[in-house]
Amino acid sequence: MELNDLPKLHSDFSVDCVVFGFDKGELRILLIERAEEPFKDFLALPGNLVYDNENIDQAANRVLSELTGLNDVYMEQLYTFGDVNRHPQGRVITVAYFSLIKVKKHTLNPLSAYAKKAQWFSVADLQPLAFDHQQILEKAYKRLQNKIRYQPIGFELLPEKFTLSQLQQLYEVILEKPIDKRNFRKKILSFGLLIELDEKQKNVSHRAAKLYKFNKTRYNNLKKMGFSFEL
Amino acid sequence: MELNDLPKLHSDFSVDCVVFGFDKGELRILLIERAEEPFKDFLALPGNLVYDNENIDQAANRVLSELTGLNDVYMEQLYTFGDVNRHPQGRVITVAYFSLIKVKKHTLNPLSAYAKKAQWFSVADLQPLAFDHQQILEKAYKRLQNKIRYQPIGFELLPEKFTLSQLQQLYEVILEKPIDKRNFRKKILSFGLLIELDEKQKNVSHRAAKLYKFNKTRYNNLKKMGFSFEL
DNA sequence: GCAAAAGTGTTAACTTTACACCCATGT
DNA sequence: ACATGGGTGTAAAGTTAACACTTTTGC
Repeated sequence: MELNDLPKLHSDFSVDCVVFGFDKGELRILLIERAEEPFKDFLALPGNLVYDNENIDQAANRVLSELTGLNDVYMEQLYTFGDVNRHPQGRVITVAYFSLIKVKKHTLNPLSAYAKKAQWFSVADLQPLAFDHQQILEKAYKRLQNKIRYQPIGFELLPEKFTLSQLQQLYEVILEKPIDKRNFRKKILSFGLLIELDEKQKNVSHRAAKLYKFNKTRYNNLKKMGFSFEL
Repeated sequence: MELNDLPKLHSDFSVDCVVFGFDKGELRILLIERAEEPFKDFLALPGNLVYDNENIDQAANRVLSELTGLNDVYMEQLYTFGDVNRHPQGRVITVAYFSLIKVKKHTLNPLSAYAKKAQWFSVADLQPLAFDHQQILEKAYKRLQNKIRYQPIGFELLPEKFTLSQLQQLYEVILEKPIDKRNFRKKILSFGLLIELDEKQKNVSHRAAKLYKFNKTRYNNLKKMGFSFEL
């Protein structure tokens, strides 16, 4: 791996972000509509080239921040896609990132010229995406399905305060299967990771549910001591 | 093949392979000793630049094949490392791959000029590695520890025919904890994924153990039907 | 015959699953 | 008063964990 022979090059690397959100009982993903060729008018994952002087993780955070105005977000590297022909105009290797955000907490900002405004789309029925972004999304979705079973990341998708039913519905939608209400509550409360608030839902036309929040500090402590979350 | 013989590059990305093996009761990793600066004489992961006209997965397979002469090997993408300063001579983003092989099945071949012969080293006590390869190895090791619990990949590290004790020892070494013999056997046999052979160990100075082999076909079938391996 | 590892079963503790009714609130 | 979702416990089935002695083989 000697560099001496390498042409000096700015990047043919990009990052693409798969940003999941959860709203109105549906899993959503943040997409832009491309304003330029190739794939003009197609939906695409928000992504951008990596600067010469920035780490990939930084690039992912920057791109996401440029999109959503937000920084304090669950984010991790997902997978790198580098098939020779994945980009019609030349070779671009892209490092995909995976991120979970609270939809309500963010306002979506206008983007640079290459894209129209970012918007939320339901993952369930989606038109074809640009490039190999369909494939990237599938990988991300599988990661989400896997990860949510053994890490408490579901909370990243819910508002700060949520009801147990909202949490259950989130799991049902992501795992694509129904869950028994009593068993779910028993299990999730048994971890001792939820703080029961002195507060209830408002303006609902049925018995108002208690609100909870996730005790992240406690989770971090337990994790250090070898505790493992598993649904 | 020397690096100077490589086709012209327009990209500074490489693949690095973390190749695990298991031998004499120890988890091992395949490393080369670098013959050139930077990090001359350091141990390093086998890696190489990705050709312009090959997919990353292909590159990883090629590099591994150039090293070991072997192709039919468990291999998956691990993680991409791209910190600005990870390579002292410029920016190189590297896609790390993770591979498990049967040590005995392969003869290690001489390499290109930039490296001396590849050799197996015990993962347990290792001198410092070149570049950020220590970090890559750690990530790979964690992946292995995780993955072995819910996918039957341990068999990739054992000879075709193995005893239950060898299998158990493999798990104990990788998971770094003792396992109860009777419970282990009960569990592992309960999957119905092992074929009991009409054959026993030879030349051991104690009762010879039965040999088994992994029933990969059956695993693939079961997997399609939603079966999940979990130790 | 002894050293070394192979092979084998039972029980108690715990976890998971299945399942149905009353409660609180808004209209 | 009714429609909507909130909230709650128990028992049976299944899984995991703890545990010790006999067998086979080579020397």
